[in-house]
Formats: sequence, structure tokens, C-alpha cells
Amino acid sequence: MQTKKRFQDVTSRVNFPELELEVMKTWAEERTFERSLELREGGPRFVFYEGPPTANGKPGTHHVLARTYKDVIPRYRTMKGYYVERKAGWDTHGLPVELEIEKKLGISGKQQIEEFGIAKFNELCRQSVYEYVEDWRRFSERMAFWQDYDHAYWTLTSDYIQSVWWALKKMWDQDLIYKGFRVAPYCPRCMTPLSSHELAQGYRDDIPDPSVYVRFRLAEDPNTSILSWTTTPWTLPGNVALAVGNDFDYVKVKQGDEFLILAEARLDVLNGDYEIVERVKGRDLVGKRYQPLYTYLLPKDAYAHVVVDADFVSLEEGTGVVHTSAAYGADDLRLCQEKGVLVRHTVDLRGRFFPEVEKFAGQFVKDADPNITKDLEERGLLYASGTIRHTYPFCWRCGTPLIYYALDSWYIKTNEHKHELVKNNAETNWIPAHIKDGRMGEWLRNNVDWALSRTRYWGTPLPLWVCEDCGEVRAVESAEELGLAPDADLHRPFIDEVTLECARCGGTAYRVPDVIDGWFDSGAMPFAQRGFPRQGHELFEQTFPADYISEAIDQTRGWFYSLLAESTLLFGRNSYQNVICLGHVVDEGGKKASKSRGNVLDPNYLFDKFGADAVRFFFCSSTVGENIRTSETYLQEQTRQFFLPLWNVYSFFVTYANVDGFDVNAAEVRSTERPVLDRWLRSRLAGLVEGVDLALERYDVNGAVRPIHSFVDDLSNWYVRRSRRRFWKSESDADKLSAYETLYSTLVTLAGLLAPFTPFLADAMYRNLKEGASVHLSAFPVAEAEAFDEHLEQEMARARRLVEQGLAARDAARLKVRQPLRVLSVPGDPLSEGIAAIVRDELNVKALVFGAAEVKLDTEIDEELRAEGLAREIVRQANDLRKQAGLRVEDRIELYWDAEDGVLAGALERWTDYLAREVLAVEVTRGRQSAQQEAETKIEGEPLWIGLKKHS
RNA sequence: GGGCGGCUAGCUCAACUGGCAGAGCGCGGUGCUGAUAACGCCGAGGUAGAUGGUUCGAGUCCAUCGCCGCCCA
Repeated sequence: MQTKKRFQDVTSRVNFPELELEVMKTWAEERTFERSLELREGGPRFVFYEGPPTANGKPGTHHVLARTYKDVIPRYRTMKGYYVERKAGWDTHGLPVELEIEKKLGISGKQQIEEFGIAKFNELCRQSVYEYVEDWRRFSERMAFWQDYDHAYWTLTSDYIQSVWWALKKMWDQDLIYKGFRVAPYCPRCMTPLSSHELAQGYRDDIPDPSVYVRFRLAEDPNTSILSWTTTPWTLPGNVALAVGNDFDYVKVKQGDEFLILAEARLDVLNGDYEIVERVKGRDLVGKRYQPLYTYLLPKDAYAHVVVDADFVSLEEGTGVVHTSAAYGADDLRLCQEKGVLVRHTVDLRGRFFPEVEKFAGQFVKDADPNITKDLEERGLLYASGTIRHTYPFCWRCGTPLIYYALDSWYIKTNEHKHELVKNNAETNWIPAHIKDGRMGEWLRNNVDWALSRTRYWGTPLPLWVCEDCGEVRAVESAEELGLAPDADLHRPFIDEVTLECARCGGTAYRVPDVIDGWFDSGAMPFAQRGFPRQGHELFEQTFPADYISEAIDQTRGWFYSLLAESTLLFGRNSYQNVICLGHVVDEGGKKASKSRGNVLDPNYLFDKFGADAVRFFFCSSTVGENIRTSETYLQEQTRQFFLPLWNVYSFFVTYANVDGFDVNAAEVRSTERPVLDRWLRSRLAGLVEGVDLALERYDVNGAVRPIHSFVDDLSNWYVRRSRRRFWKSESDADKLSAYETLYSTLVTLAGLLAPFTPFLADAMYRNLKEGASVHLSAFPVAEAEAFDEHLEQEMARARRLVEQGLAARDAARLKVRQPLRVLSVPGDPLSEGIAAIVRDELNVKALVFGAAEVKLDTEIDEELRAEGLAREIVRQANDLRKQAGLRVEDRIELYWDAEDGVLAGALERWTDYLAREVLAVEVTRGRQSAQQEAETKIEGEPLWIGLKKHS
């Protein structure tokens, strides 16, 4: 062969992060991503939707997880010839952004925002969004998440907003939107109600709250009190009713001088002795009036402070009598509306008592709790008090304890379409499968109407105008309808200034000042990213629904839901057909990553230390849907076990191919003529390709990655180990050529298989092997059908088992492998000669005899075998000396040795040619000489001196 | 209180439809090495969270309970 370098030299001491940065540069210069799309233009579409990250806050390691899965499937599909548009998107609206600006300005709350000016405030929100987007873009590029950022959709654009308006208008026309006076979880700091999915994100465990038992004195007999219990004393001034269960048993007890009424099942809440004086059913108590705890607020003749019956009363806690405060509990409000009990707020929108509640006027409710308790105690109305710990919701963004608060807000009637939601979800392919009927299905079966409105500033304005005269509501779907340019800024406060003439009475209609839940924005992306229906009609139809989306499990109530709900109401079907639902990234001990625990892994640190490919591959190997324990230890282990062996195989190939001038285009050795080891590897590879392809086709990322892992292990520790000599022997025969060809095509194919998972490494390898071509512009590998050889694979597997058993037998006989033995007898039919030769060589036996009852080693060592064993021992020591001398693999040497006449010297004389060959000596001379490197050793007790000199 | 998921070796995790419990790391021993931040072989290490049930046979199916995580109330 000629000695022409065809491949760039590859260092065995690779620095993956550096390598990745180089590849990144090449991608940017060559526009590899863009070209990968151009190349498949006109091909069948595979539709991927990007769930827009909130452009607020920096990306973390959990984002690497999601973005890896978002990237793997589209890359694979692209290589399979599909056109996979990857339109980036940014979720730009919402409370998180507003809070960030409030912090920056050092202000807090709606009043201060309005004093500052909504226009200026929203402008700052808009700017803040752009700041983070750059971070995200850099981060995504660093981890090779290929996306089209230049054509990203932004939820804040007028086009996007008008698409959202269209959706709302369409729902309005179907009578799916209504205004309700309802109790909602409410953040008194942000002064906005939260949706159930937002609420879900803010529960905290083990929160202390007061637990108070209060006397409600009967109007007819103030010495008798109904006992009730609450953990929110601040709701007591607003008490309007007490609820009991009609069929429950209640008792009147005498304790000291007073009488108390409570459920019999709850008697153990009483302190001290008591005497039961009367038993009644709950229904007997209904209608009884009692003295209000606080007398203000309600008109004298109002129907209130009365015992009513309710079906939600339980005997599990409290006294079996539920204190009802009308406006501060979902059940309370419903009950009061049902029974005609007057509903009146005692607390304003900032969570502070109205002036009418004189004693506590202006106090924040949570601060007022102890004051109210004390006041009741002083007035003899407190029976007992203490503290309990329970789970309580906090605002997911600002951490303020939430309260339940009745107010007007706008809802979407999702509950009316629950069955369709369930049905459309059932038709969706969930990975892992249990999410469909489990987490997601359960959530849908408990569906409540979507609380749509937010009484905030930075969001898509609710496009509803209400006539101030007749109350007629009009939904608007475009800027044009308002007499505005299509690209006008549709945000507050500008939109608030637009008034319409009422079509019914000619009066003036003003916009409802609310903005909408940001989740509605992101759920609208299938059509809103196209500006549909004002534009992009065709594109929308081509790209709806999506073939594939992927996010983490917290999106069950987030994006997974909003996409499903909106597309079900608007289009009657789900907007995604396949979804990979990921678990969370947790620390080594399985704990959720959080700043306070200090166990947050910085993705950039991991990229710098291990490389993005390593993190990606780690996530792809970890079970989908489970929490993933992530740490440096695990990444380190993976690098050692997978990346370095793979790289070393590759580097081994390149090194020898360059030395030998291996020509990729040289005539191929016919596959039937290839040695058995090569045919075995090709068969294994064909199976691997088929398996990976099939797994990815089914969105089974784990199932694709794990076999690659074990293939690389076989490649490195069996194929290459067994083949090394074939590469560095000096003859250039068909055997050598076949080895080169086999390893070469295996590495090329492997790069193709790895491309979706480890795009940097795969491309670095592929480019070097394929004269600069990018693997990401190539087609996904196709299994070579003719390479399959089931029989051969089975034989090899059997051979490897025999080797295992043979080594164990040697170990048991205390015979080291370097010592040749005569015969190994094994059970079963003979293996083909090529494979038998491998077994003999591995076990260092002269012959393999088949048909024995069990594996049996002939342990007899005659003089000849012993001499050969000694020769091998000397070879090893001589080669060790070469290493010490710092010689290179191809250097030739002159070897000298000295030993007394005896077995050792005899072996040396007998095996001189073998020795010379094995240590690349041009000359082997007996007798001491001055040497470049020398050593005085003992072999089996006999002294030996060896020395060597580099041959020039 | 309800739902979903998990619980398999010291650690991290596998095992298609029920069929002799596995790998990697770590540990002890040993071998091999121009074999790579190596590799091989042997060994120790398991009441499979617990208890019951179905079955010829249960890590796998059913029931109850426990612990962890997430979600809901």
C-alpha cells in the first residue's frame, strides 16, 4: 500500500468539549442545519412543535433533558428523508416577566405599577424578554439543539395575538366563554386569580397555620354555642353561616356552666370532662340562628348567621360543623348562593380588611390571624386554639400565601367537553404509556372550567368589549375590526383606549381590562405560530396536528393540556399524535434540584467538563418518564465506559489507516471472502442498525441507545482486540484489507446511528472518515440485509462462552494464559475452523477437541510447551522495555540478552525468530552490550538480562 | 384524603407476553497487555419494600400495607 495520509490524525487524548466547539464552528460556517433542511425540502413532512420556553430566567440542566429529546427525534426523521421544520418559539407573556420588572424597579403590586405607568411597565417587560432570548439561543446551540431561531414565533407579536383572539372569538361564538362569580385561588400580592395548573405548582408541605375552635352563641340561648373549627381565622369576620350534615348525629354537651353543640363523632376535640345532655340529627339544627361574631357589614334584615345543611361536611376533622364565609371558599360560595345567604366581601383585592371591619381594618389577612384569635379569646368566643401543619398553596412566582377569593372572572367551558378531551387524549400515543390513562387521563376526568382571565398587564388582552349601557358583550378577532393597523401594538394600555359602539343599543363598549392566562398563548401555537387564519392557511393545514412533541411531566397541566383543550374545542382533535413525557432531573440522592438545597447542576459546567454529547447521551440512556439521577459521577462513568472506548477505536483506526495508507476506494474484499471476525461484526452491525431504526421509529429512545452501548463494547473489547495484529502486521494482504474495510464501514455506520444522540462526536468522526461530508446531511444507515448471519453470531456467542469457561478452567488449575497448553476438550459439535482458531488463540491451547462431556483442560506441560511459555514471557518483558525506552509502535530494535545455560537460554535459542518478530527486532544477539534500555530480571527463578537499542 | 410513578446486589439501573434473578460501577482474588483514563476470568454481595392471594410456576398478575417522588384536594 502507498503511504498517503487520508485521514486527519486523531489524538487518543481527546478533549470532547473542545472538539464540540470546533464542530460548532464548522456548522456555523457551513450552515449545516439550514442545509439539512434545504436538502429535504419537498420531502414528506414530519411535524414537530416546539413548546416555547418562558423567556425568563436562565436555562438549567433540566432544559437539556427536554431539548435533547426535542432534538433526537427530528434529527432522526431528517436523516430518514423527512422535512422537519423546527420553528423555535418564545413564551413571552405573563406574571414571571412582570415580577422580574417589579423587582428591577423596586416596586410591588398593581397600585405601584399603575402609578409607574402601564405603558412604560409593559415596555420594560417586552425588553426583558429579549434579554433572555440570547442566553437561550446560545445555550441551545451549545447543546446542538437545532432550531430555526430566525423564524421563531413570539407570543407577543400582533399576528400571534390576533390568532389567539380568533380562537377566543370562535369559542365565544360557540358560547364557550362566560363570566362567573367564583372562588378562585388568588394571589393578593400579584392581585390576580390563578388557574388550577398554576395553583398546582405552588403547594408546600408542612406549613404551620392556626387551628381555632370558636363558639357561635345561639340567638335563642346565648349560653349554648355551636362549636366550629377553622384554620383561617381571617375568614371569621366574614362568617355568614354554619353548615351541618343532615344525617349526622350531633350532641349537646354540658361542660362547666355552658352547653356546646357538635358532632358526636368529633367529641374528642373537647377539652376535659363533659356530659351529653341531648342528641339530635343535623337536620334538627338547620334553620337555627346564632349571634354573628362581628356585627358590621350586613344589613340587619339580611338572611345570614343561620345553620344550613351541606353535603360537603365531613366528620374527619373539626367539629362536624363547617364555618362558612361565603366569599372565601369554593364550597362556601356555592352553598350560600344555593341557600340564599347574603354574600359580601370583608377583604379587598390586596388581601386587607375593609375599613368596615373596624378592629382589623387595613390588616393583611394572614397578619390578622393572631389578632382575631386574641380578640375572640378576650370576648370569650374562643374555645381552643393551636397550630397545625398541613399543605398549603403559595403563589408559584412570588411565594405569597394564596387565599381563596370570590371574584368575577372569565372561564372557558372545558368541562362541558370533558368527554371529547378524554377521547382525544385516548387517541394520542403517550410515552411512557401509563401517562395516558394515569396522570393525564386522571387530570382530564377531573376537569374543571378553565379560568382564563388575569387581572394583570403584560399578556394577551382579553378581546371582549362590554357595553356600559346595556351590558352587551362583543368578542373581537382582529385589529382591523377595531380600526387599527394589523401590526399595531395590541397590548395594554393602548388597547384599553379603544372603544366600540354597541351594536345593540348604540352605547359605548369598553374592553374588559383583563389579560389572559399565558398558557392559552402557548396552547394556541399550532395555529398562532402561522398567524392563522389571517395568514398561513396552507402552512397550518400542512402542519396540523404535530407528529411529535416532548416536554416534562409538569406539563400535564400546562402545555400538554392547553394544546389538547384548545385544539379539541377549535378543531375537534388533539394537536399532537405522539408525545414523549419526561421525568425530572434530580440529584444523586434522588432529590429535586433546588437553589436552596444547593444541588443544582449548571449545564454549562457539565458542557465544559464532559461535553454536551455526554449529557445528551446520558439522558437518552436513562429511563424515559422516570426521574433521572444526574451527577458528575455518572457522567464520568459514562465517559469512561462509552465515549473513550469508542473514541479509541476510532483513533486506532485512523492511526493505522494513515500508517498503511488505507484507501477507502480500493477494491472491496468480497464479503464471503472476509475472515469470520469481520463477517461477525458486519452481522452484528446490521442487527444494530435495524434495531436502532425500529426503536426510533417507535419513539423508543432508550431502546435505541442501549444496544449501541453494548455494540461499542463488543467492537472495542472483542473485535478490535482480536484484530489488532491484523492491522499492524507488515504484509498487506486480503485479511488486512478486509479488516480495514470492515472497521471503516462500521465506524461510518456507527457515526450515522449516533448522529441523533451525539451530534458533535458523530459528525467529527464522520467528516474525517468521509472527506468532510456531514453526517447530518447523510441518510440514516440502512441495515445490510446480506450481512445478517444468524448462525455465525450464534457460533461466536458460543465461542465466547467457551473462552470464558476455558479461562475459568485455567484459573482453577492455576495455569496462566501465557503458558501454552496442548488440548482443551469442550462439549458440543465442532465450531467452524475460523472460530475455533479464535478460541485456541484466546486460551493459548494447541488444539480444541469437541465432544467432551464438559470443559476439560489438558494440564500437562512438556519441555517444548514450557520453552514456548518462557519465550512468551520474555517477549512480554522485552516489549515492556520498548515501552520504557519510549519507542513508537513501528520502531525497529536490536535486542541483546544474557543468561546462563539452562532451560531459559534454551528457550531463547529455540524461539529466536518468534522473539524477533514479536518485538520488531532486526537482530537478536546473546551477550551483554551497551544498550539504550536494559533490565535485569528473573524468569521462573532464572536470572536474565535484556537490553535493546533503537535500530536506525 | 385521592391519583400516578418508583421500591431488584454497597451504588446506578436492566430483564418482550408469568418460566433457572442480570449488567455497569465499587470491593476481594487472579490473569492478560504494544490493550484504550484498559481488558478478561473467579469470588463475595439478593428474604426482589412487607404481608396475603391467583397459578404447576410470580420480580412480573390481584389485594392490603409501608417508604420515596410527583400531582391533586
